Amino acid sequence: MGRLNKRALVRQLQKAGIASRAGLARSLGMSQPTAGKIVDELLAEKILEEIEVAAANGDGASRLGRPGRQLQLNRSQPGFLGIHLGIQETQLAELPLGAADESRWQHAFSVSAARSNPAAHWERGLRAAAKKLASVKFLGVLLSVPGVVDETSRRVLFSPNIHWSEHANLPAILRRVWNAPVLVVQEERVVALGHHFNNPGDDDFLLVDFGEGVGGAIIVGGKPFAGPLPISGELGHTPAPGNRRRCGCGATGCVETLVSTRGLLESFSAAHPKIKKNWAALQNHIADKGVEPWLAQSLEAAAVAIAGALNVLGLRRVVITGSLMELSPAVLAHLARSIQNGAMWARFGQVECVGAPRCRAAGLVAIGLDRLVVPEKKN
Amino acid sequence: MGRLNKRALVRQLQKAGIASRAGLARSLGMSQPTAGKIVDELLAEKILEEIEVAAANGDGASRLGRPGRQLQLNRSQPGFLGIHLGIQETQLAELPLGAADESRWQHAFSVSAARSNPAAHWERGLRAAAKKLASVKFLGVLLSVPGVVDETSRRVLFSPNIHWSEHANLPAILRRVWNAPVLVVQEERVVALGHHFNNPGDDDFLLVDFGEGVGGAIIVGGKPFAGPLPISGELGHTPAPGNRRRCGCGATGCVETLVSTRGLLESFSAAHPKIKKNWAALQNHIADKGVEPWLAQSLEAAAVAIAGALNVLGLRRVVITGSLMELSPAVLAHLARSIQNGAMWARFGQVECVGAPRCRAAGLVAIGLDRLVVPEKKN
DNA sequence: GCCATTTCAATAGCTTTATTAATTAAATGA
DNA sequence: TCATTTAATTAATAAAGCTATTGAAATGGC
Repeated sequence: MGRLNKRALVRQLQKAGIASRAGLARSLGMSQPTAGKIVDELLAEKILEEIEVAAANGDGASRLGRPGRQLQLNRSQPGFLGIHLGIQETQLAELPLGAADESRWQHAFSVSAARSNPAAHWERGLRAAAKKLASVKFLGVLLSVPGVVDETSRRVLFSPNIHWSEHANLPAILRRVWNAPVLVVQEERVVALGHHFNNPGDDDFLLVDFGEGVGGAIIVGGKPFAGPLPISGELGHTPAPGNRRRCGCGATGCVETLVSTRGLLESFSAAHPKIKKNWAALQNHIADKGVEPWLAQSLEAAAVAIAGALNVLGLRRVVITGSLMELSPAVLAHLARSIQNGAMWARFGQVECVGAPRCRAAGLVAIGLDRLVVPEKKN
Repeated sequence: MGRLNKRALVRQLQKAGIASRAGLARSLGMSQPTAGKIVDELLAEKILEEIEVAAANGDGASRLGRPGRQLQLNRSQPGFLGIHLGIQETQLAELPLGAADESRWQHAFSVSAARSNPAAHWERGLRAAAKKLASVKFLGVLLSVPGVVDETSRRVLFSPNIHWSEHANLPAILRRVWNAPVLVVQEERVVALGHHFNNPGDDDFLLVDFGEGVGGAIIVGGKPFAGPLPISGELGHTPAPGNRRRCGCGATGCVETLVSTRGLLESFSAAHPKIKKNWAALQNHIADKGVEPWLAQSLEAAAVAIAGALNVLGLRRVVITGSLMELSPAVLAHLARSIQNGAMWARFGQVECVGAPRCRAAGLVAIGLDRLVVPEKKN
């Protein structure tokens, strides 16, 4: 079958969750026989499965005509092994093709950076976790990492908080443990695709994730945007005029040094030297006092970078995830206003800025489906 | 024939200039019969023409084997009528499909903004110019306009220097005069495609055009990038922190107010109140004194916006066109350094910033070919 | 000048992909 | 029970592109 149609069908089924052959054909604008043949093929490959639909299928009343045989992405197969290499800990999740809820994350373990050989330590942790998993064989191992990633060569180019990952051969380690195809993906891209999965219809947005660093990812037309370089969506390392802080990346003045958790704590402590310098204190203080000047300034620096990105990309929607969502809603509101101030589209129409949770499981499944199950090119 | 292959073949021929059926098949990775059939079809449509090659075809020595029958985009047909709606004047150019040199611009006339009905005045100017043209019938009329353009609805949303174009129905006017399909395209996008045409190989870059305003256009993978909104590449209207100048767009602090010709003159005059406030004086002064602080500051504001765009888009190449190229080379060099300072890729590899002339003829032809001659969808 | 070699172009036949039209299947409701 | 409606499958057909073959037009050695 034509790769394009096969890809489209899987995407559509992923978006719809459950659908019949006829429904797929309708929504994709292809003929029923074509959809039927592709479905047969996918069933044979165990990518899809037919399900007994327990009647009353949401749409309300029982409809006329022969009921369609409902299909979904296979939930019984092992599927993918999702791994998130976090700064604090590494998490694993067994992800069937059809179910991508966040509750599947488990088996966390931590890698201390102080170790003499953190890569070997990580491998031991993975092996221990592997024993606790229900499955042994996977369609692919999908690794989400923070930092700058070359997804083609599957190498970490730069990761200020997990430096050892830059020199370790992560794909080789994973292959040794599970012997399955490995994909290495930038964390923000995973989160963006996860958001897209959970909000179908949101086909164009800039996702900005706040945490130890500040990163972005772009979804245009439902697909992740990428230029020719392995970097993209890098909002955090653009200089903010007037900012003299040193950044982990080696440069001076990066926006990230102002609005990362560490950067915010820094500013908070400078403004209030007598209050304890920790995240909880900062949260309480903001909940209490609202957006004070020290915070407003940092938010506005971020807003300039974000608005600039919107203007350049031609987008009107920003999705905020990460630590900023742990603060008072007034913070997000302030950021949203500042973005609208700099975003050119705000003068013609509406510019939206919403918060959202990080959805890594769904994002990894989306990537695995796209790149391993129905790849653009053979193999 | 398959639209995709047909499009690819026309693109390739446009890039190569002259090629044989066999050569096209080779460079596009398709079989000779397929290429041959598509060529036959395009010849029948008068889009291509066969030419007598006067031997000695560049490659040096006479090669072995039967010589290929060389093809090129039709140069004898009327082709497109390119129109550039400039701030000072409107220019026209008859553009055969195959020849896109800048020397074809002619028949300039100006529209004074003071007129009571500038649109009607423009139409009269066009009618007068039409009489002087060699052709009457065109495959399409391609209009390049500065400002924010919705290319789908062919409306000018915002044009600070040619306000009347926002309310006039430009496509209707052009249709009345020539009765041919009309495309309305943003000026910077035209220039970017023109640069791409004249520098094949440059498949990924951000073009920044300096003039009365500052605009950008993005080429990724050889194709213009566009998000869902009619704006894109808008570098000029991102706020520069600390800048209090009012912008024509209604906002305050836009980068454009610093680095447009008017903005530069403003800063120049503020720094040197005794020198005449005109472009020639500014040119001479800079040629003489180099990049003084007033200029450096403005350039750095632009550089932050440009570097931010590079980081977000994942690009490593900037092409500068427009009034900045009329200044001492030291200005471009300074800008390039500032961009490299803020561009994240500069820490991994090379970030390039080069100057180039504006090539509108080639850009318009590229757009016309892409959207009218071999469109993605029928009609 | 003749012929092997090389390259280009055209033709024939086949495969793949997807379409339309027709048929069979499975439900509802009067 | 049967008309109606929707789903799925089957059969026939069309389109696009491929491989293999054949013919055409040049070069260069002899």
